[in-house]
Amino acid sequence: MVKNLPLPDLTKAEFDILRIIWKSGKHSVREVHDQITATHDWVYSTTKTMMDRMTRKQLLAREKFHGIFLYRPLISRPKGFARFIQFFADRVLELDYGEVVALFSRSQALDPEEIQELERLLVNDMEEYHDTS
Amino acid sequence: MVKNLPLPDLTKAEFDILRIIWKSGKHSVREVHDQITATHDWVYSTTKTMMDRMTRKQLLAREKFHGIFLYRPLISRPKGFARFIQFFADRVLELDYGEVVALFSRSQALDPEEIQELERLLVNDMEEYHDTS
DNA sequence: GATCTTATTGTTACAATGTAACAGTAAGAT
DNA sequence: ATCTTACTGTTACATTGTAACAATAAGATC
Repeated sequence: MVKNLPLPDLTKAEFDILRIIWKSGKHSVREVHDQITATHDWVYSTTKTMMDRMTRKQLLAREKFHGIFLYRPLISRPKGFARFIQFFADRVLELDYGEVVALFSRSQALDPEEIQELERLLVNDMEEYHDTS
Repeated sequence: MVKNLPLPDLTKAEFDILRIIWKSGKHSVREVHDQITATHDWVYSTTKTMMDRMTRKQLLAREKFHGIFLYRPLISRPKGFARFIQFFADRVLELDYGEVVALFSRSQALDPEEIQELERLLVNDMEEYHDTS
């Protein structure tokens, strides 16, 4: 287990699927699959298996809708980002979290409210988790 | 396979081991292990297995030295960083590589020459790989 | 120098993740 | 009623993360 990473982390594949689903609420496996082929050479059943496992892990919830299943995210975008980037911030950039948040302010990835939420998750929560004495 | 990532990528565990070895040339498994416990709750044999596999994958080379094996990195730090961060730059930050390199200029993670090398790897090579028409 | 201890090396295993095949089922088209 | 096509469920296999355990080497001890 990796130390110093309070939030359980997301894998790249999980993050990529979530990125698609975050864009607009609910998606079928087919819809996710058609978009994920832009970044992954997966066959349909791969996307399916991933989304099944993510449902088991409570990253997604699914509900039947006119005969097919639609999936929605169970974690917010800022939380997903926080879970995904903490390793990167810690070990790659070796920047403090405040600077990482500042970086996101300059990128298009998150809107201002999401950045605030990211800041709350990363900067506040983590600083209290780490040794701050 | 993930598309648009020309360099084969490193896993977190591989990156963490390399980070330690990059700090000073050659290390025994024991030396890496004693340092990696700062970030991973691994037992010795876990570190050992990782380093074995990395040797098979040509990320490390080992040579016997006074009875024990010492390992040295087969990829440079900037190259390792490039391989590790490309996913992050593409999908998380959604910044162009130039801005990512700029970010590293502000962090302590790489020295100026390494940053130049990173720029060469990430910005030049990748831009020619991507659709630049 | 034979044995005991301790560190290093080699081998094997098992769970989670990445990747996919294939079989069953439902629903519209013929 | 059957054919096709899409969706769902189940199973499998490679790689990675994590570790146990056996074999061997090298000093320390008697």
